[in-house]
Amino acid sequence: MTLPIDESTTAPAARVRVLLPLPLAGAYDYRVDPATPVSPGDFVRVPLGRRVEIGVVWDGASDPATPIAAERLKTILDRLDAPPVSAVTRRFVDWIAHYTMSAPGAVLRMAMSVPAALEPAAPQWGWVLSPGAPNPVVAEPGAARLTPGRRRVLEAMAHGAARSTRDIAATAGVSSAVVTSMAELGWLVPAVLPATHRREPDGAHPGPVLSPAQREAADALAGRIDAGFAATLVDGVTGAGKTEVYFEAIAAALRAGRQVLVLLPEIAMSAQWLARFEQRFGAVPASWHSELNAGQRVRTWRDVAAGRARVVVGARSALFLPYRDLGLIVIDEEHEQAFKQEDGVIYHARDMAVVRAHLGRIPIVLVSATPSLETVVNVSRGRYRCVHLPARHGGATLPAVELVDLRREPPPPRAWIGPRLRAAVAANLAAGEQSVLFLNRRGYAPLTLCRSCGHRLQCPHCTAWLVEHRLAGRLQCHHCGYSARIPRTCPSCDAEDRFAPCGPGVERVAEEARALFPAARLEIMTSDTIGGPDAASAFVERMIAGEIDLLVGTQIVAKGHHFPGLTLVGVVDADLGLAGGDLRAGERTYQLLHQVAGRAGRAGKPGRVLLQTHLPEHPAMQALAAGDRDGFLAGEIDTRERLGLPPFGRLAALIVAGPEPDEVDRLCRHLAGRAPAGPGVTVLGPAPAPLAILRGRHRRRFLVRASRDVPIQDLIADWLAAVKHSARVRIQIDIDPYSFL
DNA sequence: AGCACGCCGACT
DNA sequence: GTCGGCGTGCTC
Repeated sequence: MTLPIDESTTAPAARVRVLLPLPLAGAYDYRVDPATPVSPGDFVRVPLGRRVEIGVVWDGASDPATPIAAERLKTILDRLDAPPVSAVTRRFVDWIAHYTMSAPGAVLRMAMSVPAALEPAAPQWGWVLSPGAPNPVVAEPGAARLTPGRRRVLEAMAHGAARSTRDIAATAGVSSAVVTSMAELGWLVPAVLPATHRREPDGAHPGPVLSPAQREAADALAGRIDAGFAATLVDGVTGAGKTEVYFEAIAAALRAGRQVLVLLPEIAMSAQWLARFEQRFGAVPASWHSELNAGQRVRTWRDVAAGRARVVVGARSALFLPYRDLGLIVIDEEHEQAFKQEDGVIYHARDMAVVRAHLGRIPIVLVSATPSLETVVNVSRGRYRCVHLPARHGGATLPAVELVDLRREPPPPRAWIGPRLRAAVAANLAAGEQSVLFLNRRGYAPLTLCRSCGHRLQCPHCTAWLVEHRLAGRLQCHHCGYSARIPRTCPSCDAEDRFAPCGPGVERVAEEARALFPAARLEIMTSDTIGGPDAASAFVERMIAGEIDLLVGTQIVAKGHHFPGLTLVGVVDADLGLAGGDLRAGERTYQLLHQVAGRAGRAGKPGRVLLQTHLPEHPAMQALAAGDRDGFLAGEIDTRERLGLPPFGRLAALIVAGPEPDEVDRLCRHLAGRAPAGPGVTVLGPAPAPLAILRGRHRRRFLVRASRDVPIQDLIADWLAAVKHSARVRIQIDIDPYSFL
């Protein structure tokens, strides 16, 4: 068959959509040069304005509502030789963008966080032995220039393969200067290093013997591999062996040749988890967190994309790595609030992981001793499965929780440790046992005021008090990072040295404890005293080695490690999380205190937990004392259902923020005037946001509550489209808000 | 996100 | 008279 000659010349040039990792409204159209054909998912370089950007060829046709004339189209420059973005990931990006009401490009940016990984890998150079180098076996020991160090290098290099400077120096026990000097002598010549691959976890590595209950649960999870989407909650108390159970699901996925993602809320505290993993699988997994350097990021990215990295453990951003063949997702401590991303694209990593699993038709396992209310409701609705693990014989015995009513048993003036807690710590120290004092508040005192004029030290950029950090000798704002030296004179009345701390922080409780128990070896553990994962594991090691008698800390002491010698936990102020009227305050308090309490006790030696509270009658406190988690959750679920709050209704927060309060209020009035109304829809606000000023921006908040059948995103989109505003005032949308700050 | 355009204050 | 502040708007 022949075509008329002009058919090919008049045919419209191929046009594709390219999504750029920028906060643009959507994908842009580009022309394709027939010489460089592209497919959806390909990374391409395209001109944008007068610069060049890397984007991804996206699916579908351009939006007919905003046609771009063919003359305006620019042409794709070239295709990058990097593994393309999978169809699942593309749909995932679109889904999140729609759900969170973010620009698709802003979501894509999270999936393109390592631009350097898209460039071809530069070969790594090392050294091989030159044929002209002296022979260390033949040469005289004192031969010219053949120092003992150089001799060891020559011996180490005898096998011939290229090795890096660092590797050679370490093997030969010399500094890198010795290696470079030998290169200058011509004894070593440059050579490309062979690609090295780290050892990967092995699904066939023998695992531990599981209890019958664990075996049954593990088999249930393993049976879901390669069997489509399924969400399963692994529910069991601390020490029930949940980790061993989901490790079996990981083993099954590895044996099926698939990749695994494990999300942890606090990757910085994961040293003990990594050690357990390595013991089970014979190698550590690839890990993904904010502390990685550029080289580690590039390498891990490429390993994940190539499918070489078999298991990735990471913080929420690991959800956006370019998995080649993801076959299982595990969310450990699924109830943790740390999974909620609060800036940029606002999303909940646990919920998005479920979406990712659904799109990829793979199983997801949610793990917790105190599952979130949302997850429990999903189980009761039959959307999620549940495997329950009973406490094990020989496992840690659950500690007895005592409520200390601070109204009846108050601590002495200007002190925070009440008589019963003081006696309990003293007795525990006398018995040679370890104790923890827990207070979820960093610093020395949450508020500092002037005794002369009553002035309170406040952050210049936020509606928040400055927190004194006495160890660091500074005042800090915990919301914006503002930090200043502690002034000697009051900024309001110039009185000298008249500042008084109000209320306790961990540093102040530690000071009190030092005075009460001078012989105890005391340490403070907060995110301030812990840098990265290494410092954290050093702390944990010292505690396990028994080098610490009394640990005073924030919630970081509760996260992800077990102290076998710890038998007493004192919660200095159990009510802290209950202030503020947050709808999840009770649930969160229960989860946190349960987790802290669970640190106490070990096999054969039950722990003791004292909760100092002004609200002993609060349902969360009662449930902690009675060990009645399910009763507490049932009450919370009932309340949410009656009020139509999540997960029985939808909730979204709009934060309107700008530098000028009048301008912000004006926009809020416009918004309020056009607020959506209708059956099942309520809009509350505008109200000053809980942090009415944050980083110098004045903030107002609307809350949108809608019944479950209302598409809340469409509702909000229509609302905002009807109200135009200058770029100085920004509207941030938080679907499913957690923190109301 | 960049990058340019554009309109008002302190300098060569 | 210009250099430069960052507010506003655009990029297929």
